[in-house]
Amino acid sequence: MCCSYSEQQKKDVTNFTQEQKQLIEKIGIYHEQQGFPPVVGRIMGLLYVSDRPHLSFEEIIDTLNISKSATSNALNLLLQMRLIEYTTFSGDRKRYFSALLEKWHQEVVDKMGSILAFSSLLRKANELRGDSNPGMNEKVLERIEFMEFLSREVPLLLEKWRKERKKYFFCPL
Amino acid sequence: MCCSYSEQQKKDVTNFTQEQKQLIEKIGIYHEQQGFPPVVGRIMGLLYVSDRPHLSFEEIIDTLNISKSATSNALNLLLQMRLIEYTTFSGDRKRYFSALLEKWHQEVVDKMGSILAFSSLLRKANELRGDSNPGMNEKVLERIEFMEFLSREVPLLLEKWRKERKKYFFCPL
DNA sequence: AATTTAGTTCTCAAAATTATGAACCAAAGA
DNA sequence: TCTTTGGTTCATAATTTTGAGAACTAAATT
Repeated sequence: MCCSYSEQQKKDVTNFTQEQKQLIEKIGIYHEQQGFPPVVGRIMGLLYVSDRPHLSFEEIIDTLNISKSATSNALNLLLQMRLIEYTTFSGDRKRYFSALLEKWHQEVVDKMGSILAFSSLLRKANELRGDSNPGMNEKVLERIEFMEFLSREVPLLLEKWRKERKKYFFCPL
Repeated sequence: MCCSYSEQQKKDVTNFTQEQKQLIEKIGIYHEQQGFPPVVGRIMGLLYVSDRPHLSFEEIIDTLNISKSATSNALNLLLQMRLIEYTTFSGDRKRYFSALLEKWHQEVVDKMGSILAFSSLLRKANELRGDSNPGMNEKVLERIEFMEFLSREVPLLLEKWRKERKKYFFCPL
């Protein structure tokens, strides 16, 4: 096999402007703040900033100057978290990675799930406290109810969003 | 000064049931997952599970078996993040800490702020990409717009919540 | 004035995280 | 069959985080 997809398309990937490099780092830092290791964040930054639809393992390594192992682990983590995806091309053994932009909606729903999990811990706390401190129970209950309110309302919000989108894109008469 | 607030009220704080201890740890782990160190999480757990309205520095140390320094740092972090507060009683040098349950609403608004910050990074990415990959720009833009939609809608949701509450608690004619 | 109390700050050790480089492996190509 | 490619896995090094303990401080008590 003489010409892979990347050879056909390669236009020096590693040549980012200073501004683009800074943006990759900023997006990286944002992801670090969300709990990811630096390399993982940088890969997300690269995938968001690159003007290529998808990058190979090799290109990621060369652009970011990171090790194969760190890259392998980071990509597998991101794949597992469904934050990125990859495409393949027949006759080319490489995998081509890109940010999975459609995931965002689900992410919000998941976040609500975790809030709900916490609210059930608070419920348990109230239950175990019994009536030894009714004032506290009442305040905790208000917080529980607010979290549950959010969990009910956010999916509705997603629905609203989907409808607004549909209006614009599917029936633009 | 012979009797501090804590001496008047002390009914063996450290005697939690197995179930309560487990709940403290679970709430601790939840906070760890939100990015806090273990000790910080456990203190939150303790403050949520305790049936006492507020606990002193000493009581926290004795109950959780943690060092003074870790406790001091953790409490100051939590105070600064406005997740806990403290009360004082005249003639008693101690500070009495409790979870700040009212903070939750603001927390949601803050979270939206961070989402908005990320969306402006993505806007920059689109801008720097120019028109070299319109398909990507379009998908990224959809994500940006969704984030901005959320940032607009969530404060409205808070307003809705406040109104529902008022209905129940302030005008229950 | 000396001691106790309620913490804070500093130093350091232990533990956890992160990333590297080398060894490895399976599939493809020569 | 031997080599190359596209990774993965392992051992380890570097860095960061976390928390303990001792020394410290300032106010209150004796």
